Amino acid sequence: MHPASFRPHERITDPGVFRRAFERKKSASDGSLIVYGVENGLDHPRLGISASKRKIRKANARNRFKRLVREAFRLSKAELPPGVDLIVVPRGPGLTFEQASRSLPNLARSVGRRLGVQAAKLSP
RNA sequence: UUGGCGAGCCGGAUGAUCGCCCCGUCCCGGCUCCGUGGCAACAUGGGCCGGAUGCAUGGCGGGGAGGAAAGUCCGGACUCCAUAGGGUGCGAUGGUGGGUAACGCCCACCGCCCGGGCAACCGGGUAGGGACAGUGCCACAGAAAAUAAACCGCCUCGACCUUCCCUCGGGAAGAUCGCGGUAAGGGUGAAACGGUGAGGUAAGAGCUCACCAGCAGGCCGGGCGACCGGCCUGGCUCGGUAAACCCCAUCGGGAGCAAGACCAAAUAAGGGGGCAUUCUCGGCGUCCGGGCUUUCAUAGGCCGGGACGUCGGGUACGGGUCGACCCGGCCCGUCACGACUCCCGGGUAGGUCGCUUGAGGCGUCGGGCAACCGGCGUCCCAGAGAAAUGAUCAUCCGGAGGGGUUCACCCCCUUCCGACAGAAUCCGGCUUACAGGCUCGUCAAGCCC
RNA sequence: CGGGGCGUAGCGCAGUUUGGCUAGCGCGCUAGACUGGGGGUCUAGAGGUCGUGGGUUCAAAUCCCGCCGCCCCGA
Repeated sequence: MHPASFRPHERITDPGVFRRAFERKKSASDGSLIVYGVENGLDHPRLGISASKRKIRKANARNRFKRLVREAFRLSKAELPPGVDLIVVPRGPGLTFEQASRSLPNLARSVGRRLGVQAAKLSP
């Protein structure tokens, strides 16, 4: 198994999980992303993306946002806190891959600290 | 060669490293069998038995966005519901012929308008049926805005006054008023009831005539047709607006893949309100009382009557349905925990199918001015879920700028840019967005022969 | 997938039905007067591509078509 993959079990599709994450009210953000977090009781992080039509109007731009966030997630998985569900919300359109890959791990670790989860140990 | 316009087409390429979605395959058949998720349907992995055995968060193989996938503006396919027809209404369309499954789309042609040209003609545009079926509207200005009328003006006649002339009877000119005639002239306006010339007249007028413009009717010729060309006749003449109401012709049943089918689960007879019930016929049963007959009397028999129950029919009424209304048809109900209906409340978005082979793509030949059609060959090409086709790098390609030498091209280096935009049942169109490039036609300018 | 509505001055609206009259009303804004000053009142004034592009008409905010933006409803 390649570490930098993105399998279905790492994806959040259940609306209930989204609702729990928003109600937990633990988030971190910067100029391009907002990340909500909630404990999931698993040994790996999971990713959910909520890109609303209000934030990003064009359908293809929404697709692009989600692709870039997924790409950043799988490439930086080793740096992310385990056992946390991450919900990513856009600030607006026009995200670049560079921004996403820089912001996501930082924000995820920040959310992890707020939840009291130990940061991921560097790969054994 | 460059630029403009029109039509058609393409809409980055190759490779490397990570990564995503779907399908097939890694055995086949059977089984109240088992694990995982789920209440279950189901999904996924395994077990056992019989016929030749590694790893399944995997291996191998195949496929994976668009010309607009978009807006959802038309037309169909498909599915369910309805179907008995007629009238009215509603909506859409509107030159002719063709194409098509169909269209409000496309093609060709006709008429009209605009531009160019002496003209023939060329280019562009065009929601283009009917204004003698009817109704309405046409502000301001103007006398008048639509069967015409008559403000100023012009003219005849009459009354009265003034001046002049005079052979004293009158005559001429002018002013005012009145009965009439007239539409030549007048300014306005988007638009003014034909134009020019001659005759004619008190003044005028298509009042008459000639030519021109227009309209109507008839005939001839051409065209499938819209229509075009010509001749004759007529009264002389009739505004615009139907993207105002309207009339005519043609078309249209309703919903939409959350259609719909099967399975699983859940909710079930929840609460409140609305609403109307006629008359009659026949059969059967029970009861009541009457008449006749028999008898001493009852019982019995016959006759017709009433009440109730039940079954069936007619009629009326009420409700539903047939798209909106009417006629008409069909269904249900007739004294009731019923039919129908309204409001509130409650439960459901789980699985499998529908689901992608189609008015299909490509090539080629033939028909047609074209849209398009036909024959033959060949190919199978996303189908999942709030939803997959991406990221990074390199090289190339195209465009723009700067530099290396420069009059310039070529060559080299470097920087930036490569749009609009994401399938959700599927097709045909329309509309809108779009960096750049290619091909053809046409026009203009420059250069060469 | 299907249906409905709105867009007019900085803000909130009328006018659109039946085309022409002047595109109007309130709040706000500017200037002046009253007051010692503020507030308030009065007077005067400015401010409009009528969402946008076409078309019909002599004439369009109004009629017709295309497009843009916003809001709402049903399955």
